[in-house]
Amino acid sequence: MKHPPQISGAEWQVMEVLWRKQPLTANDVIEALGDQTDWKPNTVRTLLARLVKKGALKVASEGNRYLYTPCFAREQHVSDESESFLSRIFGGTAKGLLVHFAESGKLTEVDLNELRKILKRTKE
Amino acid sequence: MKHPPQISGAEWQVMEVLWRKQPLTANDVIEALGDQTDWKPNTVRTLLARLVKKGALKVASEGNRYLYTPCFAREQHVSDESESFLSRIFGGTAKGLLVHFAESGKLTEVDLNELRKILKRTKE
DNA sequence: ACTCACTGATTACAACCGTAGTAGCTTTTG
DNA sequence: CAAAAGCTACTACGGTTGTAATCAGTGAGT
Repeated sequence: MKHPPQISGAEWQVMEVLWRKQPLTANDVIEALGDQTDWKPNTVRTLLARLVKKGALKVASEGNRYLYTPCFAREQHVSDESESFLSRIFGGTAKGLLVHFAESGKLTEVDLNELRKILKRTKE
Repeated sequence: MKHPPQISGAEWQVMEVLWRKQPLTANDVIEALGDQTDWKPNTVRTLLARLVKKGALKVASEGNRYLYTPCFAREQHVSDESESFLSRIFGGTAKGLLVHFAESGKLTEVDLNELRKILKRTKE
């Protein structure tokens, strides 16, 4: 499977909208982002265009407007980003990261228990 | 405590060297990075200069050369980066992150047990 | 004293990012 | 049909990043 392209912070927010519901027109995205950001419509359009150019979104024209659809599942991007983050900061192992969160108190025993459940389920 | 400045990928590698041993001269850093990268000496000097400018390193002149020392502990940078990573990708909660890693198999039960220990130790 | 080598400082430059403005085409509307 | 409104495309601009070359000062060797 091909790697998804690198997505910047602002671009990520645009992608989130499209991962929630897809396909959408530029206007749908602009509207959805209106709540969370102060971006001008053009800003969002630029981001959409960049995402298309870098291959994160594909477009299909519907009449006189475009419909945008993600090329990759959110999960694939998450994997990639996590991977690069982990290798950059924690030498590639998830444990370092988790230890960090455990020590910083962002990780509770409740979380741990849930984790255990997930592990079990995943393993079989 | 003040926030450490944002560090880019290449800069991070420079910082790693200085977190391992400090203070060091530019040449020490250049030499240390020689193993891991193909960077020209000037590239490393530029990175050092940028890190000083953005307040991640401080310099003290020793004769005609400079000694570089990190302004912040590695842990502080790690915290900041983790925080921004978490909020960017996982909406700020550690749980999403955990689920991802658990499902991706990057996290084993052995890790879990260690985490549990750490939690216990941290809590008291 | 003069030149050479090494060091830090300045400058370069393309790609990427955040954040838009403007131009040009089309569709709707009076 | 002409004007308005909407949509995409092109352009912009300052900051960051990766990756360095060049310039200028200074200590060291001859």
